[in-house]
Amino acid sequence: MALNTTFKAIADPVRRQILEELRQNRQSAGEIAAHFNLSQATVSYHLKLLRSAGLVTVTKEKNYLYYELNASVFEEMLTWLYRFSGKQGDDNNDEA
Amino acid sequence: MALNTTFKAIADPVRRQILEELRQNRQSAGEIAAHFNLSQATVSYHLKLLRSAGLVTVTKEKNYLYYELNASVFEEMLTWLYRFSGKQGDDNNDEA
DNA sequence: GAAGTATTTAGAGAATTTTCGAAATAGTTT
DNA sequence: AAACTATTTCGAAAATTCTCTAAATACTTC
Repeated sequence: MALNTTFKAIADPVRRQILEELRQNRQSAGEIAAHFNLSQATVSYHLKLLRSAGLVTVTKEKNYLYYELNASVFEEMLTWLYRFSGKQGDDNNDEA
Repeated sequence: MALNTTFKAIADPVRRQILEELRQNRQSAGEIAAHFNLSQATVSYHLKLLRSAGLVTVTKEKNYLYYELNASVFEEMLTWLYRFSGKQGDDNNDEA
């Protein structure tokens, strides 16, 4: 359920690029949008998906919305993937 | 480029379930299809995407095509994700 | 409180993805 | 080689995702 949303969120190249941007430091929606050749509305749409996947969190300051990474959700994906990497990890099969 | 194909491949729940199935043991296309409420053609389509993402390999035997996991490609995804997991991994920024 | 700035939401079109049934391919068995 | 089995490919419909412009929200500053 949650994992599905998360994997879908990360499947889009624009959204992965946004995550890369945020890896450096938190940024406002406008700053993020400035890195792309897309409308502000489109970037906002991508940010919404990242938010609902839990990959980023938002904090309001003045009239800016600052986005930053939320590391813990990445770890869920890592856990899921790790079981396939030949390391013969735990056998939990939930939530494919 | 390759990473994009791989992340897209893993974004679909049917395909993730196929990977789960293959984690137990290799299976023919028909065996895989039997686990789903989908036509053989549809499962074949998903298998093609998994194949072109490099997540599975195929070997022919009699007139069966056996699919099995290819662990190494999972590791590429793990590497990409790991950098976001708070562990402050390497700084390589290629191929978002 | 009016004007301005930052951002999201709404509505709609374009593009991509998923699905199916039918036909094609390829190998096997008799 | 004819009939059978396993699987893929084709063509098209349905569903989902991505994008845009325009309008709405919400906060700040003058």
